Parts: sequence; structure tokens; C-alpha cells
Amino acid sequence: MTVAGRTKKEVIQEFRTAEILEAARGVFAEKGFEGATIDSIALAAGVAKGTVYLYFESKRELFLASLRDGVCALHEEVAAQMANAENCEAKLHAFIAGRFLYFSRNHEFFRIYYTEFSRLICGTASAQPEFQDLYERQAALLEGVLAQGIREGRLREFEVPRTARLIYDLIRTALAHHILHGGGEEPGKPVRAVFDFVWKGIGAQ
Amino acid sequence: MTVAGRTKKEVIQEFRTAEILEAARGVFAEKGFEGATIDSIALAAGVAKGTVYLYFESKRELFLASLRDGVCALHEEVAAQMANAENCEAKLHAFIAGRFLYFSRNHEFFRIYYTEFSRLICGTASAQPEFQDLYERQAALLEGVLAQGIREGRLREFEVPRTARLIYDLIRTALAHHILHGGGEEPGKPVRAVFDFVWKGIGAQ
DNA sequence: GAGTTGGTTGACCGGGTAGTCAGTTCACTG
DNA sequence: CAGTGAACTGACTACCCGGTCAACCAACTC
Repeated sequence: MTVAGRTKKEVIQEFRTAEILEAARGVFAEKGFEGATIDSIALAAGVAKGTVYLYFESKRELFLASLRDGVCALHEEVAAQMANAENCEAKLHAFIAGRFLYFSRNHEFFRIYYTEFSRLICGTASAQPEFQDLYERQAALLEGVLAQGIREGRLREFEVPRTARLIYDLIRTALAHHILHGGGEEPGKPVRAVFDFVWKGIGAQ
Repeated sequence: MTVAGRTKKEVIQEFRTAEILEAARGVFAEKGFEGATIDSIALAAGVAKGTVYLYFESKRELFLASLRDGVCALHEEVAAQMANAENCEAKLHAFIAGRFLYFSRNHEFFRIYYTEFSRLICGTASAQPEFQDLYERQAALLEGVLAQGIREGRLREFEVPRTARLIYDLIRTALAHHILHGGGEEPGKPVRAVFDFVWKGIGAQ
């Protein structure tokens, strides 16, 4: 029997998968990859440990799935907002503000995102190659804006890839402080601080 | 019997401590805290596992010791160089260049430093409270320069603590790329890139 | 060279967890 | 309502690793 083009089996699978993924996100966020146990994820999802292994091959695979999920959503949301912006200043602002907005709505995912990117830089990521891509897609978004800005004379001349990385990492760490220590401060202030810092630097005039 | 005011016992203890610490630094750098095992550290140091526990209370304590060591040396070196600089621009430059120089000479320590600071931000540090201090001492160094610069009209007005953190983290991530992916590029270039970015921002003029 | 002292060793213990699989449940079918 | 099998369970295995400690040297003393 099928409903709306999906068999019962598919519906159940989808439901369980989502249920386990959500639990995993919470536990991984709280405990980190090593600290999280499959038992605790199963408990949080309200299923037995064995069930987790019916839907995900291994702990690592489960972790990756929850990471991929979140990063793809982030990328799409930010890319859409940037597409709406007209000039490079607005696009850069959208890049920053979009991230702050997304993670304000996805607090717990931020911990996973942050630690995994730190590890990526360090070469100790659980997900080296699978994840390098996701990083580069985002960096490309930013590099495009910077290159455009220089062509248009709106930005001074600098090495684009290096600077894109600086900005990218700057946003990530600013986000870390906002999300993890910001005590619910609304994102307008840090967004402005980051944008001003990037745009104007700290020098007078 | 004593030689140069130190008993034989003290000499041996000092030697062993240094030997184990150095091995630990290498292994922690390569594998991270969880990935490193006391067995492998002992092997690298050329002693038995039990011996490690004669000189350090626990794995955690050993990790902390290797961390403290390096961070204190870094702090002193940078503080000294900043003291030599005259105006706030030179001091800021010394803060950046000093770090690049120190870690160019202490590659493997950087991995430990970097991951532990990332974790500190995340609240998953192995060394939360002991380490917060070290962070704050460094941040204070930077905040002092910024406050001075604003008073003197050399810097535009901004929130000092927030901006100090931005700069601090910016340097850390730039260092990460330089040390871990830079392929031995000499540090002059990234130092200039970071300094210019901080001082002038990316906007034209 | 027997005795003493103190640094060193590595087999062992206990606790913890990723992953497995034989057994159970239960919705659905004929 | 008996039969079937897909979904689920959780006790169990195999392994790993931090930390301990009784036994083992080796240097030094008398």
C-alpha cells in the first residue's frame, strides 16, 4: 500500500531517521564526538541501541549525517540572501548576517559546526575529505564577492583567497562568542561590529 | 652529594620531566588529547608507562603541563617585544609578528594550543578554569593597546573587549593556516596581510 | 660482597563503549 | 485466528586505555 507516493516502509524509515538525527544533534552538541555515546543517543531518541544501527552504519556516519544536514541548510539560506543583495557591500553584510541568523535559530548545531571546522583546519577532523568540499563552497561564495568588489573599486587591493579565509574565520569565532557566551544578546550588535571591523579596520579615519 | 647546588635526585627528576614533557608534546600534537595514549607517550619518551605516573599525576595533568609551558613562554616573548615598541601601531604589529615568530619555532606546540583554545571557546576544554587565566592575560595585553590607541586618536572608536577578541581570534586562525597549511612560507607575508586587514579593513580608501 | 635504598618496570585491573545478533513483538494477511 | 516477517530490542562480545603496584634492578654504602 502507498500513501502520497510513498510506501509505509519509506514513511517509517524517514520518521525514524529524522528522530535519531535530531537526538544525535543534541547529544553531539552537548558532549562532542568522543563524549557522545550511541547509548545516550538511542536513549534520547527513545529507541534501543540496535535500532540506531539499523539506520546508520556507524557512529561516525551518524555524526557526518547530522553535520551535512546542517551545513547544507546554512549554505542554501545564506546563498539565497546574498542573491537578493545588490552591491558587494550588501552581499558581504548578507553573508555575515545570514550566518548569525541561521545559528541563532540553530543554537545547538553551532557547537558541532564549530568544533568540526576547527578540526578541519587542524587536520584532525572526523570527516576530512567529505567536509573540505562544504568548506570550499562557502569560501567560494565569499571570494566571489571580494573579487567583484575589487573590480568595481569598492574594495582595496588584497590577496582574495587569504582575505576570504580571514573573514570566514573571523565570522566563525565571532559567532562562537555570540552563540555560546552571548547570553541571548540580539544579533544586530555583533553583526555590525564584525561588518565594521571587516570593512573599515580599526585605524582612525 | 650535590653538583652546582642541585642534588643528583633533582637532576634526574628534571631530566625525566623534560624528557616526558617533550614526548607528550609531540604525541598530543599529533593525536589530540583523546587520541593520545599514555602508552604511546611513554614509548616516545623511552620509559615505561609506570614511570610517567611517577612524574605526572594523570594524563590530564601531563597535558596541562605541556600546555602551560608553551603558553607562558609565548606570553613572555610577546610581552617583551611589545614593551620595546613605541606607539600603538608598532605594539599591535609586535603582538601579531611575535606570535607568528614564536609558533614558527614551535610548530608542533601550535596544534595543542589551537585545539585547546577552540575548546575553551566551546566550553569543552580539558582545562577550563586553569586556562581561562592564560587567555585573559593575553587578551588584556591587546585590550591595553587598543584602549591606548583610542585615547591617542590613532584608532577609531569601538567596543574594546569585543574587538580585542576579534583580533585575537583572527590571529589564531591565520596562524593555523600559516603553520599547518602554509608549506613553510616565511611569515612576513601573512603577518602583513593580517596587520593590514586589522588596521585598514577591506574597504577602499 | 651483603645490605639498603629508590628509581623503574610492565603485567594486570576496572571501567567504559562501539558494534552484534539471537530473540521478541506486533501489524498485517489470507 | 494462525502464520509471517519486518521492526525492534538489549544482553553480550571484543577491545581499548587510564591508572596501580608488587617485583625488579642497579648504584651506592659499609
